Amino acid sequence: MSSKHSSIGSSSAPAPKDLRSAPPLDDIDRILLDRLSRDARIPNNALAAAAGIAPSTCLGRVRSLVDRGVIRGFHADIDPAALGRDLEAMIAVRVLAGARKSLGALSTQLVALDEVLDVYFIAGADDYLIHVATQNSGELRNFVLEHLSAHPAVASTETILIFEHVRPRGGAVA
Amino acid sequence: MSSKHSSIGSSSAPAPKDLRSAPPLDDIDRILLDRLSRDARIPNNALAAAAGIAPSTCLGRVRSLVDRGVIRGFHADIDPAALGRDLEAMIAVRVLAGARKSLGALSTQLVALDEVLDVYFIAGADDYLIHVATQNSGELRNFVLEHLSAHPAVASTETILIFEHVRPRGGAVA
DNA sequence: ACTGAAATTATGCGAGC
DNA sequence: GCTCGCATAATTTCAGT
Repeated sequence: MSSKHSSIGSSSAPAPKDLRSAPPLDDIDRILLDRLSRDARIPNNALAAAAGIAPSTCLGRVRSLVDRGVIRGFHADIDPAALGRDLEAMIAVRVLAGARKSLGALSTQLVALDEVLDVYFIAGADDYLIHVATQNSGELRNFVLEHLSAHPAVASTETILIFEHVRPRGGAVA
Repeated sequence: MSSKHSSIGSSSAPAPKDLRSAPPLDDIDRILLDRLSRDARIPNNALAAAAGIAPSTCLGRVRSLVDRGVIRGFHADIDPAALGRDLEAMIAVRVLAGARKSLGALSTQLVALDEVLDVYFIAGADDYLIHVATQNSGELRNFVLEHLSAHPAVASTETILIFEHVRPRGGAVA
């Protein structure tokens, strides 16, 4: 994944920005990333102090990291349960061998749906893992039927309930 | 997941805060959550304007959402590839039937590791799905051997490579 | 990369609806 | 009980050094 993929997910991506011309990350960058992955709203002052640099320098570094695509964005982590989406599931999707070309279109549709939290394009017997959060089992069933089973490219689906889901650092890497 | 689980993931969780005493979310709250899930660093002014309320009111609302646990945190979304973690994988883990009690301990260990992006505790033949990002296949192999296969509670693992991963709104829900 | 000043933004309080 | 507007404090930003 060094040379970034480009097929899926064109919804809100601000343009991958090409990591090719990126200077390697130094220790200070790593501190900034670590702090920001834990708390994206830390004041620039405090962030600079934590990294041992001046606030203005810190600001420039963070801007650079965003411009280079190292930081892909800042997001609030919202509890799906608070929105009534109590039921999370992972749906393994198998695509028809002859329909692999319309595969990008399917994932583009999926990522636009509110229920969809993650789309994993994987190796193995299945082609996709779709991580979804729905209000109840009825909505989950509808999701599978309407958006997956009904799709001409989908050969089969297997729905696996998620009892619990932990995302250590909001999905970011330290 | 209305009454929240509590077994896994005690790393950086700031205390679940109990969603029970939560007033239902109104339309304004939903606008705030939608905006913040897309851009956690939007200035309070702009956020207030988007929601059609005064800045101070907006501030109070956001604080309330955080206090109630609706917003679990604010995180920078960092590209694993930029940190040299080019290789993502999903590892399906089966736990020994007799070792289900030490199951929480395993996941607690896992979420503390830098390579681990998500831990899904699932229904079905497998017990866990572990989403990891590593630098290369050697590191991935080491991860599986050292942290999973070597664990006394682990019965079997199956490693599935991820070709591409899309997280529409940083994992948050609109 | 740091220091300083100027502009922008965040916060808390009292009043009003 | 929730909202607003203003005064104050903090932060971001951009110059020069």
